[in-house]
Amino acid sequence: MLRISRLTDYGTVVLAHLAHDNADLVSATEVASATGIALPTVSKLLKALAKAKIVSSTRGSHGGYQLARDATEISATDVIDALEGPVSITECSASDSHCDFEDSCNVGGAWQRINIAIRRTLDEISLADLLRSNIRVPRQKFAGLPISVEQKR
Amino acid sequence: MLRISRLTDYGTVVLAHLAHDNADLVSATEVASATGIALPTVSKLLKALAKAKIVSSTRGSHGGYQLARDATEISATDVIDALEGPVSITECSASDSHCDFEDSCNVGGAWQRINIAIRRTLDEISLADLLRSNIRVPRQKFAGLPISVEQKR
DNA sequence: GTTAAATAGGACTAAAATAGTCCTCTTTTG
DNA sequence: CAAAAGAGGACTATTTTAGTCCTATTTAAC
Repeated sequence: MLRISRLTDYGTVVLAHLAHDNADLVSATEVASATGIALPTVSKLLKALAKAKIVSSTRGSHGGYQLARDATEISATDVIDALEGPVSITECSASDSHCDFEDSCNVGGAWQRINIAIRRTLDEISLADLLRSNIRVPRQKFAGLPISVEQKR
Repeated sequence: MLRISRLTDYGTVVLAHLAHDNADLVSATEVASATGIALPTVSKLLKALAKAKIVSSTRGSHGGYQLARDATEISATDVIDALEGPVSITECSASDSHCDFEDSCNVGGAWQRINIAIRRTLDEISLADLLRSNIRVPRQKFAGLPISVEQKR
């Protein structure tokens, strides 16, 4: 049902904290204690976000992280790409790799088109937009929030 | 990176076959041999699709499956919902369940809004649309096609 | 009415992906 | 140079997903 991973979910919580403490440098330790997410996990997330240039990092004794740009300039796509990684990008969709197999696939292009449509949607949602819709929900129930919630059962 | 599961992927291949043999009743065995997907898997998929009313089934000796309605009337949302299941719908997003916890969640409503946007996108794509974009890609590489392919690495 | 060919439903196993932790190295400041 | 922080990556455990199989039910043909 097209859900985002729990880490991506946590990632937005972490980013929300950084957005709150705007310009300031915040250490992973501080983020961990503020959010309740385990330090190693926060650390892993921030490293990934830094690698993706979503946050900037400062090393050394008084180091920490801060948003690399304004929250309005960070899209949902940016965050998802950074945290869900391109682990299993298939050969056939990347670059000009040549196809040696004869088996035909009836729906190959389909998911790529869907993908483009979804990315377009996510591109238009910024971190700032996400923060605007603050509501209270239980922490336990928040983790792993699926991307499909309208369905009645 | 928001990918669909391999089964959903196979599901579209199975549906494509049914759409091709239009009005006719096709048995799971036939679909399996035509698509190369293992019979137990095809069977599992068709059962799920039947349960979701995307295909209709006829039991008994000369039974089989057929699309329950025109391919233009089956949306990508229908297919994904049927095959990826609502396994982990969170309590807080479903119905009027009350929230007993005090921990606040800064981004709770966010994913729901994203979800709605994505569903709106998927609602507009029909099975017929998917079949229109026939291209050849290697079977091996097709399975598990991720929904994110634009990223350059 | 019995047999054969289907689907229905669900239990179970194996494989793969994800989450989470930990260790070592580098950088910076006091 | 010691302490506090990030960088990078290896590793383990958990969870999810995929895939198979078994038993029951339905229908048609003989």
